[in-house]
Amino acid sequence: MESKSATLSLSALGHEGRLAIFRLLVSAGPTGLAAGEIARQLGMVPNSLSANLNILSRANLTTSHRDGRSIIYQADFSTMTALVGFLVGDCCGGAPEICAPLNQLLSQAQQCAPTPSRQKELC
Amino acid sequence: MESKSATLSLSALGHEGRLAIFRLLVSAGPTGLAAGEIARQLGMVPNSLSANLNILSRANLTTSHRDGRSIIYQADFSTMTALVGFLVGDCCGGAPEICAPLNQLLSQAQQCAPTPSRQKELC
DNA sequence: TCCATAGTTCTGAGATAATAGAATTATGTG
DNA sequence: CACATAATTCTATTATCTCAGAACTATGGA
Repeated sequence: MESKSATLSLSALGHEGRLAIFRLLVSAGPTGLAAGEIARQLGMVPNSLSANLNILSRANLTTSHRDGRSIIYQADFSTMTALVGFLVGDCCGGAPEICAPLNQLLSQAQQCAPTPSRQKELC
Repeated sequence: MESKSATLSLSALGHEGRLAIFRLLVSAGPTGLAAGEIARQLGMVPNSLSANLNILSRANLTTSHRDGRSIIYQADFSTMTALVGFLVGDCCGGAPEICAPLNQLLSQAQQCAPTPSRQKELC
């Protein structure tokens, strides 16, 4: 991940409503949630929610697909992981023995990436 | 960390210049860097840099202290860690066996928190 | 086809943030 | 004290974001 896309993701998350949406999707896991369900749980007006989902999506933080009349949104775990990795990159001024576990953790968390076939077995 | 302060930190980092500053400070480690040194390395005008350092500071992402004519800025590793923890909290819809390593990593990275006495030995 | 449901897009007013020039404060040195 | 250096604060212009009302598109069922 480079600076531009990291900035895009971070500023997308730098908004209370969008952060709440993203965290809700993260906790919902790979199954995701319909837009209406998100609106209900967070008490958001449909058009605001839609605009904010669009911003999260342009920042590659969510994916979506239509299911009948609903549109299902999911957190994009691979972007999330890449973002965290970018943020803490070169942590502690090149003392890898301290932050190595972080990198290891991040590489393991990569398995949470929303590849449909792997999601059910892993998550 | 709650939503409000996480949002503050994320929107502070959602700006290309500030993200560059923060990452430079993260890679500089607990020693930190003088404002002028940051300006030189990133090619920023002093007043813009100052404004952005102020925003990072209000978001608890940096600490600073005066050293002669210079002011030394450091990344606040404890906020960074808390922020990452908040972001990936409840990852994968309650399948802790997948994301447990992440939590472990984050708790280990806590040791990078800028407690001056521990910084030298740990980082 | 007609209607209800689910979401999205359009729009404009108000608020907030970014930028850089100029002036100001604080520190150290001759 | 006078001067240079290091950073910050002030200021005004410009650009961007936010929000909700209203209209629009897409899907499924009677």
